[in-house]
Amino acid sequence: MLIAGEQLQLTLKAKLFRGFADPSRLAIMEALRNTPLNVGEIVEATGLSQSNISNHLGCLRDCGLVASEQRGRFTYYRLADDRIDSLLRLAEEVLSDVAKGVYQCTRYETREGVSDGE
Amino acid sequence: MLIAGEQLQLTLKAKLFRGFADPSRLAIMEALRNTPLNVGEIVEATGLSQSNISNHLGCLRDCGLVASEQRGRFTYYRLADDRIDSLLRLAEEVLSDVAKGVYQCTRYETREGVSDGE
DNA sequence: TCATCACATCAGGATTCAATGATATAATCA
DNA sequence: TGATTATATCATTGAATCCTGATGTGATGA
Repeated sequence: MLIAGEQLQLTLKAKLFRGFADPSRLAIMEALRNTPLNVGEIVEATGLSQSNISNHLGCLRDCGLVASEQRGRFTYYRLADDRIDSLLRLAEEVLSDVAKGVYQCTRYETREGVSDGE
Repeated sequence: MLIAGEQLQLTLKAKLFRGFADPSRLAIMEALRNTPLNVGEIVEATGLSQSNISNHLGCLRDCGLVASEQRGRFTYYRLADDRIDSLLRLAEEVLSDVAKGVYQCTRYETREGVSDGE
C-alpha cells in the first residue's frame, strides 16, 4: 500500500512524463533543442497546425518543460531546463536498446500526430 | 517538416515515455526498483487489482521496460535495465524544480489510479 | 483608428486508454 | 484426477486527450 505523499509524488511524476508522451509535443521539444523558436517557426519545423501547437505549448509551459519570452509580436519558446534535454537523450539511449520491443508493443497505439511529408 | 524516419523515432519515443506516464505503472516500477517481485507481491505493494496490474505488466514487458522470469507458479518481474532507474531518478530531479508547475498544470488531468489508503 | 499579424483559447467530435469483473490458462498439490 | 493457486486475457464502460476550425486578444504598422 502507498501512503498519500507517495501517491502524490507518483501522480506528479506521471504528469511530467505525460508531457513527453506525445509525438507532437516531442516534435516541438525536438525543434527547441537547438535554439529558441517562435510559434510560426515551430509550425514550419513540425508541420503541425498553429492551434494544435499553441495548445501543446500551453501544456508544456504550464508544466514547466518549456519557457516563453515575449519579443514584440512574437513569443519565443525554449526548453526550460538542461535536464529536459538530458531526459530526451537518456530516452534515446534506452530506446536504442529496447526499440524493438517498443515498436512491437501494440497495446497502446500512439497517435501518429505529425505529418511525415516534406 | 519532418521526414519519415524522424517521425518514426518520435512515435517510438512517445510510446516509451507513455510507459512512464501513468501513476499505476509508475507505482509498479517503483516497487520493482528495489527487488524483483511476483505479481501477488506487486498487488500488496501497490494496492492495485490483480487484473489491472497484469495488464500494465503486459504493456511494460512488451515495451521492454520490465523483464519477467517464471519460477514455479510465480512470475517474477524486474526492471529491464539500469537506465530505467536512471530515467526515474532524473525525472525526480526535474520534478523537484518544476513540481509547482506540474502540480498546477490542470490541462491534462492524470487519473488518480492508485488507492492512497494505508 | 483600422487592418493585419502572431498567438491563445474554446467547443466539438473522434479516438484512445485505464479500470473492472468475468473468464481462461497453467502450474502445483492433495 | 480434481482442487487450488498464480497469472493472463477479454469485453465493457467511463473518462481523458488530441485535433480541428472558429473566434478572441493584443501588439504593430498604415
